[in-house]
Amino acid sequence: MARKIGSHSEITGPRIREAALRLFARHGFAAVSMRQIAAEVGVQAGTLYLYTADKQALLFDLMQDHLTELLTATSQIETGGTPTARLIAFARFHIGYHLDRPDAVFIAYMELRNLSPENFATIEHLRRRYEDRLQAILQAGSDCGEFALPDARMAGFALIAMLTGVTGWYREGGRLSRVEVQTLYAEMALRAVGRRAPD
Amino acid sequence: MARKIGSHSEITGPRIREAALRLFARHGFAAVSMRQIAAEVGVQAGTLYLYTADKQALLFDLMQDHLTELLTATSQIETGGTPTARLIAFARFHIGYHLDRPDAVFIAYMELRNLSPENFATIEHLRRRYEDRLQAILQAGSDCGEFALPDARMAGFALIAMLTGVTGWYREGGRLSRVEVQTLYAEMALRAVGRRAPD
DNA sequence: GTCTATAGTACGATAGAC
DNA sequence: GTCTATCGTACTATAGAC
Repeated sequence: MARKIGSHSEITGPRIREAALRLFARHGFAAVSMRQIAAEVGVQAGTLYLYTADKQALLFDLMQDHLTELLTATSQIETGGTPTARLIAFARFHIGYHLDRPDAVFIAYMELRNLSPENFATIEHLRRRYEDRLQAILQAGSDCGEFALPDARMAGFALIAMLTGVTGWYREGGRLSRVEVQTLYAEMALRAVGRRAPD
Repeated sequence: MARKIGSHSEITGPRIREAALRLFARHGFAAVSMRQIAAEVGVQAGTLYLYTADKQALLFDLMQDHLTELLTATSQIETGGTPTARLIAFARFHIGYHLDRPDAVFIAYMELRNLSPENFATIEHLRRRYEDRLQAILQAGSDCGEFALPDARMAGFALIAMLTGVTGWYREGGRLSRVEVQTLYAEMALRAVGRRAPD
């Protein structure tokens, strides 16, 4: 990966972010040095500071972009339908989206404590907006009697944790296909909220 | 917290471990320095090495002790009964035990990547033994038709993630009591595996 | 058993050459 | 736009005084 002197700003920026995402996910933000990131990209450490104000900003940007894109993508599946249909769609979307971006998901859930207070507040707000979309589905289902929920808010936390947990064990090419996992988890989610999956 | 020269080996050791547990959970293993731990205890950094070979051993011992105690405690609730009763007991135990030890739980799930390969293998084996106890309950329930499970192994992963997620949002003195949370989660777990909670 | 002091290394970030 | 070089600081771990 020897590199020559020259102008590569259009590709170096994204490459820095990709390397940081991978390294932060693998070893943790605090355990990764700017020198490691630079080595992965093939530039010197000082060069990184042309593309980020400091290490903290690099982490924040990765998390903010991930959550912003997540919210944008979620908007597309948020259209009407019964609470049951919406919950199925949410579960399938959540699993598919998260399995496609294991590193970004891992960082967004694990590196919150390495954010500055201001950055933490921003990220938490974005995450809250995402979780609220599931809460809204559960509340609607509870209100119309389609779901049997003693506590919609708690059920939301439980479902998010259950669905996100897929990223901890699923391996591409394993015993279960992605579609099978999506189907089985959606079914468990429906059962957990007191609604049998329509089949 | 000023301290004088003298002999305190019997209390310094545990205090170091308590401080390390709290700091690792709060800021992450890689982000905490030996100096910080020493300052929290009220000794100098060099003193820590009378009680631990190095920083890595400190982390490993905390995780190993937590999981060993978890397995010991689990053995007590593993006695017979129907799969339904056993799953309820497991869910209630898991939540109660984890809510009592938020720092140890957090570290055991978050700092795996900061373990050396050998230490990682040991810890993973212990965790696997714990998860197998839930898998055994689910498999038994599936075999005798008490649970409707397309895939007992996947359901085990889903339930563990759901139950452990409680530590992420539950606050003592909040809207829901610990017993209420235990009851509601056990109910969701039973529903998720295709068995209605007996009531 | 704890301290002070320090060796040896690595870090984040910056300055200035090319 | 990237490099080399470096400043100032912090780290893990150890040695030896008390």
